Amino acid sequence: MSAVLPAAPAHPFAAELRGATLRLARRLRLEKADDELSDGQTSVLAYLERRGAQSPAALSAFEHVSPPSMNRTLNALQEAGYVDRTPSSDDRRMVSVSLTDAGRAVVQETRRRRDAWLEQRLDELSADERHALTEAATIIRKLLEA
Amino acid sequence: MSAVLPAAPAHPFAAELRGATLRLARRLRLEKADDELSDGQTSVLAYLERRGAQSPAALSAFEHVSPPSMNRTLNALQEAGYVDRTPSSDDRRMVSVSLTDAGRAVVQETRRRRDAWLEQRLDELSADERHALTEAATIIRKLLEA
DNA sequence: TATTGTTATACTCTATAACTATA
DNA sequence: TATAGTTATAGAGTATAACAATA
Repeated sequence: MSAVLPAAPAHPFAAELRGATLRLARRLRLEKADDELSDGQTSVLAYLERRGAQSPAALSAFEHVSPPSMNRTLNALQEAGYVDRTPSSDDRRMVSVSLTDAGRAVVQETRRRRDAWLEQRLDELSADERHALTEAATIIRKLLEA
Repeated sequence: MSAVLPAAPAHPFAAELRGATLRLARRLRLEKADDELSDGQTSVLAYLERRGAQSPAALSAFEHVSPPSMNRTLNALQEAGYVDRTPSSDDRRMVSVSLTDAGRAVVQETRRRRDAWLEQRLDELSADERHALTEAATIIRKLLEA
């Protein structure tokens, strides 16, 4: 009885969740510490802060971007003083990209601004509504890991 | 006692909500009906479907993009057969941008794919968790309107 | 003269293909 | 010969400035 592509949506509210998520994300992305940074550059810095030093190949895979495009992004970030490139001593073909102190600072400031914007909106909600969003954040994280 | 910029976050879970939202949105944006369409083009089509015909100026404002950039986006969408441009008969400087049937179809197919992806993830959750996300979607919409 | 939209031009971001260095 | 990274080159997307048409 199961179908790979059901004719009717199993969870009609998925459309509501999709719309709300895309619009909130769109609004959040407007808040950043350095307006000169592109979305791609901002995202790479955030990923490095979250996961630690990475190879250019790992970054291009995560960002769904070609290796040459990531290379250009890394050139810009290095030029701006936000990342360092360190060749591996084991295998000299490999490079490790890591955040500088300035890079870490810009990531943290961007997060601070986004959170500040969000907290102002949360202030206008009831305690129950805030509680519901807290739970939702946890569930969404679980959903993404599945 | 109130401060415009509080020293400590009033709602520490804002960071969780921010992270979950940005990552879910990132994943959702990968699903689209026409891989040739850029994110900006996809977003313009969705906006036209949601709000009806709009002027180029209104679209560039909503997309936070310059009028010439929007003009180029509209050229591409018109070339692809997804939008029409109709001059106003009242004020001949003004243009109305509207979806063609093909444009409407590609918006709906993109939404269908995103919802299908999301519904598969929702299937792996409990009924309580799905209920929590339903409520969250409503609250987020309210939050964005504030 | 002001406004709406478009064209001119230049710069950034992206991609594919080719190249370098190392293994 | 294969792999990680980079460079070469070209195609979109974006911006500011200038222009055209209309009011």
